[in-house]
This record gives sequence, structure tokens and C-alpha cells, in this order.
Amino acid sequence: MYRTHTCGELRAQHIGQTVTLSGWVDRIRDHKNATFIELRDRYGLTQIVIDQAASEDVKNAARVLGSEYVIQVVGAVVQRGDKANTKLATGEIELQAHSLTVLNPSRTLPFLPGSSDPVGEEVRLEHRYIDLRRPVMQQTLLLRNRLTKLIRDYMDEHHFVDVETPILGRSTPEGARDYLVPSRVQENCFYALPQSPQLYKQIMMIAGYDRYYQIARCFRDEDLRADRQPEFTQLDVEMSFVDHNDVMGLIDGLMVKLAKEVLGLELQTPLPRMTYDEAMRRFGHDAPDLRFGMEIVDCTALAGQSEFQVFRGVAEAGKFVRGLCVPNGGQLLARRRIDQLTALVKDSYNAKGLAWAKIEEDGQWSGSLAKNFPVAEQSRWNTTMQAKPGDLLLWIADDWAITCKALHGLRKTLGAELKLYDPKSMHFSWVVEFPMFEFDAEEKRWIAMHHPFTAAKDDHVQFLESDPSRARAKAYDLVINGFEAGGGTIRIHDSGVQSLIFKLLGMTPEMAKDRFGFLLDALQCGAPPHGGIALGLDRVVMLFAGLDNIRDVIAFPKTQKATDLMTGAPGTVDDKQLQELRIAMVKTAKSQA
RNA sequence: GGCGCGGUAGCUCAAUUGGUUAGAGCACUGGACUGUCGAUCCAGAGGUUGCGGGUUCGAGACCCGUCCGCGUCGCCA
Repeated sequence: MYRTHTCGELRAQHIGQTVTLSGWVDRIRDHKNATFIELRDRYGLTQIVIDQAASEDVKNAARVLGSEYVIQVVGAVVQRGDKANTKLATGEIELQAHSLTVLNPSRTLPFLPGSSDPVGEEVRLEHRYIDLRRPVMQQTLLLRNRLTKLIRDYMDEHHFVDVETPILGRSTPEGARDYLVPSRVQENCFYALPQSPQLYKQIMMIAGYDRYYQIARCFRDEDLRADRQPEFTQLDVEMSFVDHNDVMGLIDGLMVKLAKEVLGLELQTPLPRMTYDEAMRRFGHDAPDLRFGMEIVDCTALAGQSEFQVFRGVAEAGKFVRGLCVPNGGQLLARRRIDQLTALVKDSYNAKGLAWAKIEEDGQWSGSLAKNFPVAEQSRWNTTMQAKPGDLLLWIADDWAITCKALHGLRKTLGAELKLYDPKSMHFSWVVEFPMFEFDAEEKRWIAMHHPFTAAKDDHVQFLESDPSRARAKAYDLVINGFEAGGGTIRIHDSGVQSLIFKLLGMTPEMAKDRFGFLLDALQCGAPPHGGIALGLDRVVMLFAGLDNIRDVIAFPKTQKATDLMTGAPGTVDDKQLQELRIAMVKTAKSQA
């Protein structure tokens, strides 16, 4: 038997017992007359002591130990009394070693899991087996496990059926870039890894399963971000005979449970809801961080009557002047910082510039813009923007989309920089009624904002053909702390409407039949009204863990270049494998270099 | 693909305006030490400054190219 207890388990009540522990040598403190070993496993740390009374065998065995050796110790649990270590859960006892066996030595490691010194992410990812030994990483993966357990319990309580769907599927041109898998059996054909199990879960509804869920792996071959991995995990949900309130209500309940069990938070339901249009108006983004205010103020009307020609021109051209009032920004942000923010909005969001003014004690503006604004006009702007002395006013004058993006960027940056909210606080809300379509200027056609199976609001069906830009969807996104934690829609269950949407998206009936014929057929075979949602599990775990990147909640994540630094994936393959798949490599300038 | 930050000892970092033999802490090795708990003290070993080219009397630093990591814009229905 390797162990009778774990390294996090022994307490005063065990004093006098003989026990066996196995684990990793976290730290050794070697003295002339006593050696102390902190033994670690995922449950905690226990101090092993080898003093003068120990046998020669034990002393000799201890002499060769190094960090991260895997050892087994048999010994007596003894009281530490006034030597107790209050920092350790097991600190009131220690193990007096009777025997010590090295189960496996360890070479010197690039970093020690027991150390709190920071280690670069590249090194951590290359030696992930060591990184994952670190207590913080173990806590995070345990938290993830706890969340998925709670989710599964909740879904089960609500009569959801866990169904697995294929990983090898069919490529569809809509949406993200697919990961492709060549077929050996079918010449010239490829599978695609699922971007989500969307169509399968709709088919499950048509098949009468009524309530489906799956914790599903999804794949999208797009560039990575702190909160985006090429393969990620969704809590995928679909329900029959429901409307959007039913789906949101279900997830409200789930969030209440998770927040209570994991964070000790009591959420009020229903979680607050805001329409997409309102979110864009007030925050410039469809996933606003509602932990703080500093909302966007539309000053276009004021700009239209302004003495300042640049603003007036923008307003008269049908564009927008919108701004933020940064509390105490006049004092907190130096001119140099404002210049950096100007560079940010120009470089990142294509804005033409950033207009600003500081509010002095008397309410008058200072800054290069001030001279263009008579005092009376300054006062009107101050009122509209609710500016107080010491504040900083920022404006973007541009088309709607650019003002949204740039002001959202500024709001997000400054909110964090000026600590306008408690980073530990949590805010859950819904953004609803997304547009059905957005116009793709490049392809000169409408594309589905969510996906092409989304139902329009009942009173907006009329706009589908007459004015697609006006049509709003039965869509809802769950937003936590400014992150899109999930999104869903009520689906189209009428094959005629579904065909119409395909047509609006520029598909001929033949194309629609080729790509989605099975869905159109299924919709004609008794499809119940249905809808669902998918939550980004990695993001939810990240937010509940209070972390700022998704890699730390995934055991084996990929780098920004989508590689695995530990295994070296992706790698080259044998010519024989390629021949079987009838794949030939094409030389590029890069591959020849 | 664009922009930004970074790459120096096993790890985390430093190195003045381009100037002697590239340093420190941790880790490692050896020694000392009567109970430590981030032990302490003494000594030691450890370097292709990511890679390639260039400028210069002289490059870790400057220039060009390239690779890698992170952030971000595009992209992600």
C-alpha cells in the first residue's frame, strides 16, 4: 500500500497513529541533527522529520533526496506543540519517519512547483507537467471540475439528456474557418471539426429528445486571444417548446447556483437584461462591463449647433459625436497619457482623433480644444455630460461603428486603469435582441450575425425581406464582467422561413439544399419550436476563478500561434501518411527559405 | 496580416550615452549548523545575450532580416 492518508489530511486527532504517505518532496531543510521534508500531494503539505532518533537507513535515504523526488514515508504522527506551523493545514502535527523509500528520483527541474516565484509562460507551457503540479493550477482545475459537476447536476435535475455528437462533421462555409480532416476512404473529401454542435442539437429536438445538453469540445481555426483558444469547451444546451424567456430563465437558475456554491454570492433573478441597441448606445459594445458607469454620452445634437466647426461638420454629415466623462480624469491622466490614448483610438479603431477637455475648478475647459468653445457652450456640454471640476471629457467624432469601438476601448482601458470597479466583483446580465444580419461590405451581402438558424422577433419577421438591417432576433448573450460568457437563440422551426433566410444570405436553393438539405427536410418532418444556448465553459471558469486568461483554466492550452509547446503539435507527418491521404505539399516562399 | 511589449546563467531579472573579464537573487554542487518551516552562514560551479547578417576600433545595447512568447486590431456566424 502506497499510502494510508493524503498529505493534507493529518490532524491532532491522528497523533500516535502510524501512517504511510506518498508524495513529492516540496522542500528540504537539512540541519546537522534533524532534516525536515515538506511532502506534497494535491491535498496539501505534511512535514516529515528525521532526527537523531531515526534509523541509519532513514538518515541515509534522506541524504540523497532532492526537490520533486517521489517518496514514500512510513512514520508516527507526532505533536508539534509550540513548534506548530499555523501556515499549514497539517501544521499541528508532523510525521516522524520510520522508513523512507524513494519511489522515483527527479532531475533538477527548470522551476519548482512549490515556489511562489513567477515563471514565464513559455517555460510553464513547455514543462506543463511541472506547472500543473503548482497548487494554484491544481486549485483552478479542481474549481473547473467543481463547476462542471454542479452544471451536470443542475442539467440532470432539469431533465436534460447528455448526448454526444460527432467530432468528424461536415464543413459549412458560414462562420469561422474550419479545421479540416482529410478522409482516407473518400477521395478528395474532408471532414470538418465542429465549430459547435449546432445542427446536431437541433436535430435532437426534432427527434423528440426535448432537452439536450453536452459539455462539448469546439474548434475554430481563427487567431487566438487571451480569452480565445482554437479548441475550447461549451456547455451546449437545446430545449423544445420554449421561448427566449425559458432559456434565459434556465441559465439564470444555473448562474444563481454556481455563484452561490462557488463564490458565495446571492444573485437576484431575473438577471438584468438590456437590448443590443441600448448596449451599443450606452456602452459601444454588445458585451458591456456593467461593474462601473462612465457611460457613453451622445453629444451629436450639441455638436450640430457648436461653434467648433469640426464637430458641427461631423454632425451635419450625419455622423456622431459621442464622448465619455472620465471622473477625476483631469487630475489622474497626464497629457502624455491622453496622447497615448489618442494613438490607441487611431491605431486600433481607425478613429481620426481623440478630442478632449479638462474641467477646471470654475467649470471652464482647459486644453487645446477649449478656445473653440465659448464659455456658454462649454457649460451646455458640461451639463449634458454631467461633468464636474477635475473631470476629463473625451470625444470621438466619427461614424457610428467607430465611435462605438473607440469609446468602448477607452472605457475598458480607463475603467481598469482608474480602478472604477472592484476587480473581484462579479456582474451578470443579458444582452438581447441582436440584429438578425450585418452587411458584409467585402462580400456585398448580408450575413447572419449569430447563425443562419436564428428566428426573428415575431413583429420583425416583416422586415426580413423589406429591411434586413431593422430585423432583430430572438437572441440573447450572457455577459459576465464585460465578457461574452455565452449566447443563444430561438431557432427557426419552419422550413419555409429557413429557406427564406438562406436566400437572404445569398444562397441559391441548390446551395441551400446541398449544404443544409437534411435540416430543411427535418424541419418538414414535425419539428417542434425550439431554442438553446451555448456557454463558453473556459471563460466561465476563468471568470469564476478571477483569472484574466483562458490558458490558465485549460490543462493543455495552445500558444498564440496555436502550437503546443510541450508536445510540439502541430508537427510534420510521414510521406506514407500523406500518400494514403493523397496529399501533396505545396512549396511556398516561406517553406523553401 | 498590422501595431505594441518582451527574448541575457536552469528560473526571475540587472547591465549608465555603444566601452575592462556580462552581474544579482533563487535553484544547483560542496561544506558548516541543536527543531527548521521562504531556515541561516561559507564556498563553488554555471553564459553561443533566441538565430542570421550589418554598422563600429569596440555591440547584450544601434540597423536590417528572421524565429519564438504575450497583449491587441483585423478575424472569431
